[in-house]
Amino acid sequence: MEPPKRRRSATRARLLEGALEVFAERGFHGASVEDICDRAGFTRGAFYSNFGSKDELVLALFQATTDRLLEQIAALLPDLANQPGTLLDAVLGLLDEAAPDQRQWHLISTEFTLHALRHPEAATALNQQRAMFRDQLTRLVEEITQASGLRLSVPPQQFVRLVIAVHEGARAQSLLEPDLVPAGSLEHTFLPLVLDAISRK
Amino acid sequence: MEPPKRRRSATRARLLEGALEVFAERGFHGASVEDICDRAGFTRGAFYSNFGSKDELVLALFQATTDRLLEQIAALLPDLANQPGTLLDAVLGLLDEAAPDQRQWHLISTEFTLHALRHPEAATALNQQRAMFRDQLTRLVEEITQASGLRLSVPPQQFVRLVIAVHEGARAQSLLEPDLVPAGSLEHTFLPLVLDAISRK
DNA sequence: CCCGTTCAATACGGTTGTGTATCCAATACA
DNA sequence: TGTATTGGATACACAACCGTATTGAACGGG
Repeated sequence: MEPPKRRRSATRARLLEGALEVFAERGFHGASVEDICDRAGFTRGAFYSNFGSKDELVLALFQATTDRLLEQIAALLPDLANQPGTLLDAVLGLLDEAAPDQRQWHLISTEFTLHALRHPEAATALNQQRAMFRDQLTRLVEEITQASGLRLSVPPQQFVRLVIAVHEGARAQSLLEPDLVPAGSLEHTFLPLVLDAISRK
Repeated sequence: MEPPKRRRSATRARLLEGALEVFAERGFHGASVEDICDRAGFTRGAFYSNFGSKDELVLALFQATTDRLLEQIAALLPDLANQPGTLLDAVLGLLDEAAPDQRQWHLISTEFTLHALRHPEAATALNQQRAMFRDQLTRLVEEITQASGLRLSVPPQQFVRLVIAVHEGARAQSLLEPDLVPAGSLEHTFLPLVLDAISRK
């Protein structure tokens, strides 16, 4: 056993992990507090000892996953910036490897997005997170373009927004029709054209 | 009053309309049968006289909105194919004008997509609808390219998939940050580049 | 005008989910 | 080792929602 100093954080973590899975499976409203507790191996007593309500858990889960994601990115950035390959390989690689489970991530991510579209307070939080995410990508783009002596005729922020839009739109199609649209196919066939059109030596 | 032959279809219609609104506001699971009935001005008795369950209503609503959308498109196609402007204006115009309320459409459309990602039966239905939708767009692309003597170096189906991906991804960003990303901005700045790159005279 | 049918309203029972209050075990500390 | 505290389990009260059974009113046909 780990030094059993305070088990509180451990149960919180397990509850959050359980919530992540259950939310992915049944959606935010479709998952009951009991479902989450069952998945985590606790009873509702443990839940209400750690969170005030399901909404509060959702907020905490959003923060936790957000932090995790940004950490992952920070860890991956140096590798991708320096080592091999083209700019698009780096950017798309970052998008792919930032989240381990594409399907689960897409499910809860869109769930959060829908939630944000309905609750302005959640929207500001989500927008902040997405802004930081875009900033990371923008940094990557800027570093690689400078290193390889490229000039973009379009602000990198705009380009990053496009990449994200394509990535998210394409991911939806890939998840709906896995064999008709292999993951990454749309990105890899069309984004090079865009990049080519907006980059000058 | 209209010939009061059978009021059944009228209440069904009002229930469906109410469901559309309430689903957009609170999501599929978040909306109770009573919510829908309240919105439509009925009681649950009317509901269960017309539908067997909420799931059944969802299916019916999906079919109704789907049919409506395809009708709209069929009506708009001739205009866009012949009259003015460029290919992208036609395609993007179709995407924009097919749905009257972009926000509501995006909300319930995403809701359906999530539902489909979790329920394979729903996925096949959704994929069929999306295939028909893409076919319409593909027809439009083919007609305009032929009429203007263009040749695409990429199958039009692929191009249509890209346009849809960009459109959906961009729409999410526009709805989250309306003033940072005006509707249609990403599409109109980047898609011309793609089209230019894949079209030959 | 009367009778049968249709369809929505009302009334009811049962289930599910939430939140709180209480209990009990394990750990920390003296 | 005894005691206090922490944290999760159990028990309970209550509200929301669902689905059905029954009622009653409007309409349609004769």
